[in-house]
Amino acid sequence: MSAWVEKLSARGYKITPQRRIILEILGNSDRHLTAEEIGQEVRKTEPSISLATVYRNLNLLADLQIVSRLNIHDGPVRYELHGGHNHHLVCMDCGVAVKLGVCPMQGEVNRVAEENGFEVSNHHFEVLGYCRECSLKRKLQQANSTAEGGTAGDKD
Amino acid sequence: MSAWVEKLSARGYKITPQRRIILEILGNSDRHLTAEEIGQEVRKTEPSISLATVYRNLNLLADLQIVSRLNIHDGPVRYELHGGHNHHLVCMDCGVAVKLGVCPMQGEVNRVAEENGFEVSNHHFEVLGYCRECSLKRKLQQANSTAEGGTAGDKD
DNA sequence: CTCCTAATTAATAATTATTACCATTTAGGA
DNA sequence: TCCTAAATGGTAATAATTATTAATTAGGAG
Ligand SMILES: [Mn+2]
Ligand SMILES: [Mn+2]
Ligand SMILES: [Zn+2]
Ligand SMILES: [Zn+2]
Repeated sequence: MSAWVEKLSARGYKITPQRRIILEILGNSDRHLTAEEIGQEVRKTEPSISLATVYRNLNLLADLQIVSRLNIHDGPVRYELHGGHNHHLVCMDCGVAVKLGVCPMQGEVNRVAEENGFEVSNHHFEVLGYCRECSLKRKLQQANSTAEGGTAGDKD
Repeated sequence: MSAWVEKLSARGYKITPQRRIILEILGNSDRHLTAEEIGQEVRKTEPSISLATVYRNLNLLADLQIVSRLNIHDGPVRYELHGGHNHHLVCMDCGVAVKLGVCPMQGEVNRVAEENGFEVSNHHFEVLGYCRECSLKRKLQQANSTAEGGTAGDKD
């Protein structure tokens, strides 16, 4: 059986259909999905599943390291199957995540931590931007809207 | 005058007392502060300043790279004066941030990005944990509560 | 210095993301 | 087959942030 069945059972958690579905969806996706997206997908199979259940389970599964969280600035948390420890190039538009083979959590960094008596418990490294497709899309859109008047409003 | 006056004026933004106060507070703090914390501090000087104004300005100032955001997982966004580009050891308890002299956004990473036609626009690298003081505090607290029964609930 | 207006503000409503609650159902071991 | 802790669905509640809007103000033109 899949490793996750083990991990759950071993600690007294039950194997429910909703957990199966959630994990299946994550397994079939090559993107990081938001809880909301997972909810929508889930409801295609089993419309009665509550979004609260999705959140509840994503939290549990993350605690057990069965899925992992990705914290995009400018947007809700995204989830994927936990495939070992790694970092990503994340598209801020569509959510695809290209795996990086690199982890910056090494020598230099650990040294500074020790020097400061800092107890490291976690780290994030994410590169944000736009995947090939979305990057292209945006450039076209911008080309479109090149004739607007603008004094000084707020933009990014 | 401070560089930020320049940056704002240059683009037609006004120098308001609330902006002065917000930036002064950030200038006097060695911690990353949340919008809420800044709001409280701000109201000590000028009780009428709205929290919406704090948020509005932090967003503007971040866009102009006058302040920078720090996205702690498990907690609201924190802000500091933008002091060049750098990353931190961030205490998840009290929010102090020890500057790291290292940025992982280099060769290896950029290469992967290029290979994938990925348009990089930003990155995050943060090491989370507990500063010396808070780390100690927690160890004491845990030592205290070492006699609780627990079957299988959810913990982290 | 006085006016004018776009920028900004305070106050508050609205949204978004996530968690808490609770009555009911269910997984899975005895 | 029963029993019970675990889980669920539905929904209310909370936390964080953004939107709206009428009133105020910074700062340049005259
Ligand atoms: Mn890493
Ligand atoms: Mn960097
Ligand atoms: Zn994309
Ligand atoms: Zn601390």
